Amino acid sequence: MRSEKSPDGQRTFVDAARRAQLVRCTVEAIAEVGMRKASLAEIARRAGITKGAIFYHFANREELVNEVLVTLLTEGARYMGERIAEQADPAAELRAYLESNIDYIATHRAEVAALVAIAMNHTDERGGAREVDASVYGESLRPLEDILRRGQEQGLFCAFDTRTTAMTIRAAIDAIGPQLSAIPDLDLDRYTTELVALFDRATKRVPA
Amino acid sequence: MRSEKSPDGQRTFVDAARRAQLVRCTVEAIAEVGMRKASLAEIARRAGITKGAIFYHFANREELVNEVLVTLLTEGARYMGERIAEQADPAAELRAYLESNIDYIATHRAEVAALVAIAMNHTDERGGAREVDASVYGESLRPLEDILRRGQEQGLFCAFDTRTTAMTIRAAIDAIGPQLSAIPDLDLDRYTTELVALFDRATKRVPA
Amino acid sequence: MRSEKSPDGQRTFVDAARRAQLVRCTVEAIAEVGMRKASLAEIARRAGITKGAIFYHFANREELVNEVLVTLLTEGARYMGERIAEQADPAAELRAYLESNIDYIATHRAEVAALVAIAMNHTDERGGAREVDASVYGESLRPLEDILRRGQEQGLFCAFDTRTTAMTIRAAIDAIGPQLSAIPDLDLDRYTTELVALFDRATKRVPA
Amino acid sequence: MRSEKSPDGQRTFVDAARRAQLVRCTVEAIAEVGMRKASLAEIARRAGITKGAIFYHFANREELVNEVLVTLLTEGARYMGERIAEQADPAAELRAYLESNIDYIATHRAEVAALVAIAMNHTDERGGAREVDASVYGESLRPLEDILRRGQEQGLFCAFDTRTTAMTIRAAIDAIGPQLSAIPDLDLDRYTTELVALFDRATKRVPA
DNA sequence: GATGAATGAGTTTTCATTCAT
DNA sequence: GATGAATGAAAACTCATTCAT
Repeated sequence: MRSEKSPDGQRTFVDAARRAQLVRCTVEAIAEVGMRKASLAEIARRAGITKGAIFYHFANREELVNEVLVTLLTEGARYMGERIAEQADPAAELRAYLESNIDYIATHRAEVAALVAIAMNHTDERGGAREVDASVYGESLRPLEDILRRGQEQGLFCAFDTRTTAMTIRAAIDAIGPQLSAIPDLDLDRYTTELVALFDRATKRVPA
Repeated sequence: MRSEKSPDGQRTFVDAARRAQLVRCTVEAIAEVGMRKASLAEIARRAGITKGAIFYHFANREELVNEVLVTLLTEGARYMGERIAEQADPAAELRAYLESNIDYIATHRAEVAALVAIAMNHTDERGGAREVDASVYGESLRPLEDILRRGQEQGLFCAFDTRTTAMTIRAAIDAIGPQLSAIPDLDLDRYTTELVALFDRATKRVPA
Repeated sequence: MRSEKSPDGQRTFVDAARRAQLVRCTVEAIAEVGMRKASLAEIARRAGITKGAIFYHFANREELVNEVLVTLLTEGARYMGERIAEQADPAAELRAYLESNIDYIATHRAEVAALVAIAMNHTDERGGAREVDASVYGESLRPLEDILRRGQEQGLFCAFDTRTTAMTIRAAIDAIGPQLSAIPDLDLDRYTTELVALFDRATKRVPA
Repeated sequence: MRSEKSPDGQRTFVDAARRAQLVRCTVEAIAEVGMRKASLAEIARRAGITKGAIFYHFANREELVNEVLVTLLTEGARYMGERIAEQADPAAELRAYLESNIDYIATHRAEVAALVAIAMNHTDERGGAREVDASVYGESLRPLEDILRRGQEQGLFCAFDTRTTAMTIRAAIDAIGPQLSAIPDLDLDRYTTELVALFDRATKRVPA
C-alpha cells in the first residue's frame, strides 16, 4: 500500500499507471452498467487484474471513486477553461462557457454519465452535505459567477443575482446529460444555439 | 396482499393504512440515508414491523418503490396544478409555475429528496430509457411547454424553442433540491424572485 | 381445531368437506407446480380460502400431506382391488393387476404425479425409513405377492422369490408415471401388452 | 471463479480440490437430509467453510448441483461400462449389466440416494421434461437396448419390444435404492440372483 | 369457522474487504 | 506488486405458523 511504502506520498510509475488505468475502467464501468452494478469485480475484470489488486492501489472503494471524481472534474475544468480564456468580453465568455460545456458533454458521454452517477450517489448517501461535493459546486460555479459579475461591472449585463443566475446556467447544462441518455439523437447544435440565445436575453443590458 | 388475496384488488382499511405508512417510511428512509441504504430492513425498522410484513403488503421492493413514486408525483401534480389554474395569462402562469414548484420543494424536502433519488436510480439501472421516467419527464414538461406556446401565440412571449426553454426552466427548479441539501439556509424567497425575473427577461416579447 | 373441539375425533360435515376439498386442491397443486412450489398459500388460493383457515382443519402442513397420501393410496387400492377380484386364476389376476394399475395411472395422472412427488419427498427428507412409507410399500406389495404365491401353489407359476418378483412388477408399473411426464404421447396400450407378456414369460411354469 | 476469472476456464489445483470437496459434501448432505434441507449453509458447514466461499467456486446453487449430477453419472457409467465390456455375448452382458448396477448401488448408497433426490427434484420443478434428464434417461437406456437388440439379432433372445423391456429392467434396478433405505438389511446377493433369473426367463429364446 | 395481519427463521445471492503466498 | 481464496455482513425474498378479531 501506498501509505505503508512511501510515507512521503511518493508514487512509483507503475502504481500511477495502474491507478490511471483503474480510474479509466471505473469510468467506463459506471457509465455502462451504473453505479450499483459497477462492483470491484466488474472493474477488475475490465482492467484485467484481480479484485485484490485494486486494494494495493486504493485503500478502499471510496478512495477509488473519489479519484475518479477528482480526475473527471479536473479534466473537464481544463477542457473548458482554455476556450473561455480566449474570449474578448464577458458576453463572449458566457457564450464560450455554454458552448464548451455542451461540447464537452457531447464528446465525453461516458465521463459525464459516470460523473452524474457518482455525484448522485454522493448526494444520496451522505445527505448531500459532503465536503467534496460542496467544493465541487463552489469550484465549478465560481468562474461562471466571475464572468457574470465582470459583465455587470462593464455594463454589458443587466442587474441580477449572479449566484442564482450562475446556478441556473449550470443547471441548464447539467440537465443535458440525462436527456442525452433518454433521447440519444438530441440535436445538440440547435440546443446550444437556443441556450445561448436564452441566456443572452436573460442577462444582456437593455438600453433605455 | 395482492398476490395472496382476491384478484379484485380489494383492500382493507388496515392494509391501506399500512401501505400508506410504509410509503411514508420509505420516503423518509430514502431522504435520510439514500436509496442504497434504504433497505427493506431499514424501512421495516422505521415502520416498527418486520421485513416479512412488508411482503405481506407489497409483492416486492419494486412495487413499494413504485407506489412511492406514484404517490409523490400525484401529490406534487395536485399541489402545483391548483395554483397555476387560477392565473389570468401565460406570463402569470409561468410565474405561478415557478413559485409553486419552488414552494413545494421548500415545504416537502424529504419528498423531493426521495423523488430525486428514486428517479436517479431508475435512470442509472435501466440505462435511462425507462418508460416510467420517460412518461414522468414528458408529463411534467408538457404543461410547461403549453404555457410557453400559448404565451407565444398570444404575443406575450418572444420566439424561442419551447422545448429547450421548458427544459431549462425545469432544470433550474430541479437544481434547487440538491442545493438545499448543501446550503440548508438558502434564501428561497430571493431565489424565487430572481428566477421569476430571469425567465421573465428570457421569455417576454420586447416591443419594437 | 379438531382435537380441541372434539376429543373423540368426531368431525363435522363441513370440516370433512373442507378437508376433502383441501386434499383435492393439494393434489392438483402438487401435480401442477411440484412439491416445492405447492406452498400453503398456493393451495389456499386454489381452494378459495386463506392460508390461516388451513390450520383450522389440519394441525400443520405435514398432516395435510399425510391425508393426501392416505387418500390417494386408499382410492388406488379400491380402484384396482375390484378388477382383480373378478379373475378366475392367479395368472389372470396378475394380468388384471398390471392392466388395472396402468389404467389407473393413465386415467389419474394428477393423482399419480402427486403421489410420486410426495413419496419422493418423504424418502428424501427422513432418509427413507418412514413408517408411512414402509407400511405403504408392504400394503401395496402384499396382494401382489399373494397372487404370485397362489400361482406357484397351483402349479401355474414357476419357482422364484415372490418378494423380488413382486417388487420388480411394482417397479415396472411405477416407472410409467415419470415416463408419461417425459413422453406424453406414450402408447400405453402397447406398453401394457408388452409388460403383460414379459411377466407372463417370467412367471409361467414351463412344462417339461 | 469462472465468472470472476479468466474465461479460458483455467482452474487451479486448490480450486479443483475445493470443487471436488464441495461436490462430495453436497452428495452427503443430500443423501442424509434430503434435497430440501441440503441448503448451501448446510453444505458449507459440512465443508468447514462459509456460504460465501461456495460462490467463489460455483456461480450459484444450480451449477453446484449440476456438477454433482455430472460427476455421479460419469462415475457410475465408468463403473459399469468396464464390467459389461468384458462379456462374451448379449446374455452375459445383460447379466453383467444387472450385477454391476446392483453392485454399484450397494457400494455407493449415498451417491445413489443423492442422484435419485436430484433427479426427482428436476422432474418435479421443471415439469419432467428437462433436457438433462431426458438425455440422462436416454443415455442410460441406450446401452441396455443395444444389448437386447443384439441378443435378438443373434437369436439368443425372443421377440419383445426392446424399449419396454429395457425400461422394466432399469426400473427394477432403480427400485433397489429406495428399498435399501427402507429395509437396510436387504439380501442383495439373493436379490441379484433372482433378478438375473427373472430377466433371463423373460428374454431368452425358447427353442421349439 | 374463517380472515387478515404479522412473525421469524430460513433461503440464495452479492460484495467490499482481508490476507497468506 | 499481484493472485487466489476466503470471510462476513448485508441484501431481497419465501413460507409455515400464530393469533386477535
